[in-house]
Amino acid sequence: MRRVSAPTYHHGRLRQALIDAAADAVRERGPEDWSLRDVGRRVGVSHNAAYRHFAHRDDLVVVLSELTMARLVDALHQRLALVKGDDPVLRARRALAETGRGYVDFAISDPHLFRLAFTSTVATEPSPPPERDPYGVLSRVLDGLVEVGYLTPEARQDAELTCWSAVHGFSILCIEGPLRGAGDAERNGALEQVLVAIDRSYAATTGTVIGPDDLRVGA
Amino acid sequence: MRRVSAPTYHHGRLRQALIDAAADAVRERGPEDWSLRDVGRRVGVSHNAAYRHFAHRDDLVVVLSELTMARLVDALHQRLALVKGDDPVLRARRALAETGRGYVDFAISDPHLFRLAFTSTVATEPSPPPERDPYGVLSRVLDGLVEVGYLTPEARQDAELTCWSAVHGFSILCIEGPLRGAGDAERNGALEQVLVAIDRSYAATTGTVIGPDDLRVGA
DNA sequence: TCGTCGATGTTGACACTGTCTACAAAGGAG
DNA sequence: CTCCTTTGTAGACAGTGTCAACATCGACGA
Repeated sequence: MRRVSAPTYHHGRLRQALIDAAADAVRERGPEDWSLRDVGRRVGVSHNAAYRHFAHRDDLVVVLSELTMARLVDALHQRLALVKGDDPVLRARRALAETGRGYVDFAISDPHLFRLAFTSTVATEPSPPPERDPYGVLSRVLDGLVEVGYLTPEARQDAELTCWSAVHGFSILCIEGPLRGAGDAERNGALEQVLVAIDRSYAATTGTVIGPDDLRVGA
Repeated sequence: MRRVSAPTYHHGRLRQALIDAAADAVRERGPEDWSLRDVGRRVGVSHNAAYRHFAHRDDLVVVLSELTMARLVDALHQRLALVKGDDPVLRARRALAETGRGYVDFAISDPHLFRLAFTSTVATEPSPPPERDPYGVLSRVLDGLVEVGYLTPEARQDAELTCWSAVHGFSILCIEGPLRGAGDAERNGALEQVLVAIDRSYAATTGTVIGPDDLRVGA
């Protein structure tokens, strides 16, 4: 039996501890205003210890960024699992709306790490595998809309860009824009409006008639 | 007659010179990776000289941010002045689209300052007067759409949020997202798709039929 | 005309940062 | 037990924002 937290010379799990502490630091102090040395202090280790696990501070930023993206993808999948409905078209449309809700909720619940992940100047050059990329999740949801015939193949073209722009932009609005101090009710109301606008925009290409509660998660 | 650039002890226009140099620094090195001391060096003045004009580094950031916003507002107004067309409805719709184009163009042409202006943690608490606020420009364009009957008062509600989300999100996409390396053609194509989606979304509430070139700036 | 005084710019210092190099301790392979 | 790789430490360096003390200038009242 090993004592995990025994203060031995060799920490044992330092890399993970540093990542966790860095995440805490970012959450507390924002995506820019934290230091590697302070992260070391939090873990109870000397400055420079981090350099055995990360060649540069930015490498730790990249790790945090990728981890955050992965968490976002997980959150989206969990949300998508909740979508119900007998009508496949309705279900596909709800999936798109729910993706948007999950995205914004994540951004609001962890704003500093969200910003870190999307702002990191050291943009991860090779775009991540679709499994780790929120963009990929959106792509498949949109493919689903094509399969059920709600989205024409022409409208499918660049649809990621449109949807992602709207939802990511809305998230920014909530984090650092005019909706910063807004309450949940106001914010959710506005979000539903955005989601309806997206849905309606595609509905217009197929002549679908939209009911008031179509986009709720379903029953 | 005074020699403007004579290296006297008192600079005379140091405040403005610092602002200009800081803008250059941000453009060269990004919104985070520049220093007050370097700005002093660029102007040929000691470190600390800046402290006679800005109490903190962040104060200079705020000034840069406000200046950038003002330039953005100017750019939008210039774009709006180009919108033509006899049909007032068409003109109002084109105004909305042109606002989006102007916004994205500005973001792409000055990405680092654009990001600085929207990312500054030191968010200017009192929201700026409508004259200095891109948000205000958008508001009036949307009011115009209501006046000509294209936008119902209900749809007008929160319409800023929807439009701004889409266009700002798209700008981010172009600056640091998947559209980062895209050429003008690809980017503009995608942008037009976003603009059409916005327009179509509101058109859907009034049953307007949309032609292929409706949103061009007009003739 | 001269002296004074506030505004503006300089110098030096402090604590803090990321990062480099040299050193030390731990733990596994032989 | 010995040796070597891995992991953590100590110290140093340049660079940063900021503060306090000092220097210089320009304007204004005597």
